[in-house]
Amino acid sequence: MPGRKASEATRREQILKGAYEVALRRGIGGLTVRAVAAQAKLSHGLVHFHFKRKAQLVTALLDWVLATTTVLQIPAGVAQIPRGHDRLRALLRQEMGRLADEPRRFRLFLEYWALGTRHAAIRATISAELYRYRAAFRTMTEEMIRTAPTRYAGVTADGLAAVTVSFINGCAVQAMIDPAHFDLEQYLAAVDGIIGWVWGADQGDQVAVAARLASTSRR
Amino acid sequence: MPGRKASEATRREQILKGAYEVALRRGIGGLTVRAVAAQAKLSHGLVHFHFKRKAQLVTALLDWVLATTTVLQIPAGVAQIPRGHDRLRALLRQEMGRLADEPRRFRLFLEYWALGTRHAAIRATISAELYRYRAAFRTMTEEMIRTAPTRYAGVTADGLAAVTVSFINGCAVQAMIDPAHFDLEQYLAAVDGIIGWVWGADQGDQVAVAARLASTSRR
DNA sequence: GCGCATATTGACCAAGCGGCCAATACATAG
DNA sequence: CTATGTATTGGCCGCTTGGTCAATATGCGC
Repeated sequence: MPGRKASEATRREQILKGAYEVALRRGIGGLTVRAVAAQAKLSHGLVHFHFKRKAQLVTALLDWVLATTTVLQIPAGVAQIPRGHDRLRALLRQEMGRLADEPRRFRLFLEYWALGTRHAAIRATISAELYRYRAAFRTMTEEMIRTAPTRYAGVTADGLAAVTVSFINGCAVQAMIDPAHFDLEQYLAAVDGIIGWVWGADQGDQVAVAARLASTSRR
Repeated sequence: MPGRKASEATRREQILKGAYEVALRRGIGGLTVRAVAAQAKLSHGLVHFHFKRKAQLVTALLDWVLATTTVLQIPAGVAQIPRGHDRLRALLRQEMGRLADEPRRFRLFLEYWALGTRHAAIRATISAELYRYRAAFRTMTEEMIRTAPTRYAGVTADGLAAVTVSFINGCAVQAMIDPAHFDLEQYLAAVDGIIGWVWGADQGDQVAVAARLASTSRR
């Protein structure tokens, strides 16, 4: 029964939601116009009416996923944490937990990431998103460098943010393959161990100097 | 001209090599039996003769890639580094550099990783490989925990190895999307900053205690 | 030189794909 | 109530895909 009309925006949303569910189930490679239409309960012709080409649907889906994903929320409780290191640690926990909780969503994002290697438009979108995500950490990393210049000698805020993001991504990648057996608390404990913020960020520099003195005097 | 025979192993190798090149170029999703046959310069029928189903070819390709990739070489120079922290750092540099140098190979691995979410056999292979890779770091992380038990209180060697691997993977993921602009030295400098091993692993515990005392006495 | 097992080819098939389009149902303006 | 424009449908086309198979070339034991 043709003719049941809906507003342009509504239909696009409906189709994109269907596409999202199909992509979660079968991956981007398994995304077909007909499967999306079936999921959204409408004809495949209509999908082509709203998205002229399949490639348009794929890129629109990426935009939709990014738009409906809270990039990096900094809760009020976290924002009030005084020291940069502690704030960063709280955010690390939040983001790792968030990504580990939605392994399928992260997988979809990774698939787009890999796709970006071959498709310039997707690469641009992904790069921009990565830049935004990094930038969200920059105020924190700037503060860290400012309060411990010796420790972070020669390190830029961007570089430190990049490392932070790589930490989160690397965690999500491992959580993705086996979400059930991923132990966030164990993981965070190990992170705490390997990262030197047990010492406290504001005393970082003094401690670093003291430690190096102690180390040399011992030899 | 049919009939030109070759040994089973040789043909399989030839086909897998072709499959590898196609997968690097088009990704696993773009891998077709016909494209592989064309790349290997033989008929598509023959590919089906040696690999009954396409799925067999895909899994065999993963095995082949893993078999021909040096998982984790520990060079003699690195093995002689006395302190666990320093040795780990040298390995981090090596592995990050290695993965950043072969972004396409790592992308293929990531694609398999994502595929593993839906295919049990591939997931098993990937998980086993991840386990092997983690295990290669374990002797080092064990030593780190042994020499600094306070710092790594409640942390297992496996957990620490997992974090190390996630560091490497997260780095490779970011290097993959834009290999040309990835600055390994900047990245490693930031890693040095965020990780506390500037203090030295063997004095880690004493420093940690001293720092915590200093931190509390200051308040 | 002669079978015999087998590696190899290319034609063929059914299924599924993206994309196009005429027919049609609907909402709205007049 | 009618005309008009548009959303919607389903059939269709051309193409590619994975997979099968008869035909055939090839190497090898005898």
